[in-house]
Amino acid sequence: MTRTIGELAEITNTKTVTIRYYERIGLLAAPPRTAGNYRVYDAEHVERLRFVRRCRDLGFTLDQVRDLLRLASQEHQECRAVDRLTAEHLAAVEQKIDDLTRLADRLRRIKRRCRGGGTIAECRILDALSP
Amino acid sequence: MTRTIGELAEITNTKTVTIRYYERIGLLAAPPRTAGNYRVYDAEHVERLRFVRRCRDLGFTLDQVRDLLRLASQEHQECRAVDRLTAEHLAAVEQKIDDLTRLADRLRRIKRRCRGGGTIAECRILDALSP
DNA sequence: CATCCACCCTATAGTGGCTATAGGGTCAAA
DNA sequence: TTTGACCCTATAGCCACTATAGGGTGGATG
Repeated sequence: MTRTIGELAEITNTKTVTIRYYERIGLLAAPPRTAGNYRVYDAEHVERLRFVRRCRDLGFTLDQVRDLLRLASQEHQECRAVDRLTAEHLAAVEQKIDDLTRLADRLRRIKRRCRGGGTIAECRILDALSP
Repeated sequence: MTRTIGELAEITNTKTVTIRYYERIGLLAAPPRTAGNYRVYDAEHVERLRFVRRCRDLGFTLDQVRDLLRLASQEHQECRAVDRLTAEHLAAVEQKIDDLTRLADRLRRIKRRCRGGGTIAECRILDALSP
């Protein structure tokens, strides 16, 4: 069962340009070509791209995905590195949530100052932005 | 009271390259120069850059900052636009927090699968990534 | 068999918000 | 006068794509 890039794009919910981009940066192996120079993908390509997309959905960077792909191919290594990568990423996400929560609080406090209907000259939001 | 770009950078906690960048993209007006072609900033420049930095700290994009600067200069307009911009940004931040919270949940669930000490071949994190 | 049109190809530039680097000029103190 | 900290411009790089230009392929239809 082989597929064109467009079919691969559709079943993995990826744009064709993105697939070509992944190939160019060495994240996906270059597939064979038809006589007309079209890329031809098989089941393994599909699986690999699905893996990449799933990692991306989880917010891993492409570099982290590269690491995960490499790790996934080393069957006899310990999986500690995978766990660590996941833990680090989770910690970064939690940090970001904290930062954004604090940010939202500040924005809410600033927004509460707007009494509506006033002019720019009286705007207390702008006051808050130029202390 | 005038300042060099380095002094302005220091008191606004901005890098000099960033200040020049803001000037290039038209966010800050080009200041006058000395005979030696050094930029010379006055109190108004300081205030304007402080405003920009404060907005940036609050997560506004440079385009939004541009809008806020424009609005801030129109004293007689109603401040509704400022309020709306703030509200939109707050909503975007809240959305992002939601997204990241869901993401963190997924990552935690995935991470819990690791029993430690196993090999890559048995790694249940990787299983979760290639469904 | 010709034509259409959806698909494929490459190469290059642009996005945001800086940051880094190269290669040079200025200026005050020692 | 020389050092060294600062300033200048211009260009390229970062991430993860996205957009555009300019062309080729291939299956369905007339």
